[in-house]
Order: sequence, then C-alpha cells, then structure tokens
Amino acid sequence: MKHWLMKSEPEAYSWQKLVKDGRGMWDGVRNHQAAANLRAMKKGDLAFFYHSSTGKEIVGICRIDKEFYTDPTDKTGTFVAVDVVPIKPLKQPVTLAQIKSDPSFDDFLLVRNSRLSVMPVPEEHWQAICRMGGVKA
DNA sequence: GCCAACGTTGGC
DNA sequence: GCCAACGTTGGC
Repeated sequence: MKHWLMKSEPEAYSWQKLVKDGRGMWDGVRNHQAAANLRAMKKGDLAFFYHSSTGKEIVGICRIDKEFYTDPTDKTGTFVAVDVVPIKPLKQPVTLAQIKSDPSFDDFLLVRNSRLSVMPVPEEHWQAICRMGGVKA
C-alpha cells in the first residue's frame, strides 16, 4: 500500500467538510505531476490531508475509495479525480514549520516543491508524521 | 499583500 | 524550438 499527501485550501475544501460529507471527490487538479500521482493511487491507499495557506498543517488521514476517473470539472478531459473517505484526524496537527525544522524531512516534496498539491509520502516520513501527530501509522 | 517558484501561452 | 510575458500557487 502506498501513502500520499493531498493539499487543499481549507476555504475551498476543508478536512471538516470531508468528515461532514463522509466522502469527497478530489477534483480540480490541473498540474500534470499531481495528476500522475492521482493516477498512481490504488483503492485502499492512505493519504494525509494537508491544509495549505491558512492552515499549513497536516490535519487528518483519508483513504482512496475510488481510483482515478476523468475529472468532471475538466472540459478538456485531460485531468483526473479520485474519491476519498476520511479515516481519522491527527490527535495533534503536524505543521509545516515542524516538518521544515526537522532535517530528516529535507528531501520531502512538501518542503522541496511547495507548489505540488498531490505527492507520494515515503514510508519513513509517513511513520514519523504519524508519530508526531499522535496516531498509529 | 508580496513575491518566489513554477507552469503555460504565444510571438518570433 | 526558444523565451518573454503572464497567471497561479502557496509560504512568508
């Protein structure tokens, strides 16, 4: 099973909204690198839910519930969406500042490429962030 | 609110 | 095919 991180501005689509809805369509990705990651997701993979801009912290864990399909919001039919379901919040959100201050995350795409909205999370980083967030990996 | 990083577009 | 101009994202 692979691990991922997906960014959303809480004003646009928040963790709280996903929990309330019980399920969410991850659409609107318009970047090819991010889209390639969406295509690589398998049902059952887990992903961190990251609040960008006003949050700048990882707030929860969700599961990929439906593998990629054509993004209905993309008229050109180029980009794809996936469906996610919320699993659990982190007991303690893990902030970008925390991650940046730890040198073991220097190679993490969240730090390296701040503009990428969907990215893979290496196993060691997944474990470390779960530990920091107070949840079992 | 600013700006750096990055992607895309369009003129040549 | 290059590159300048422009738009967007997201951290600060």
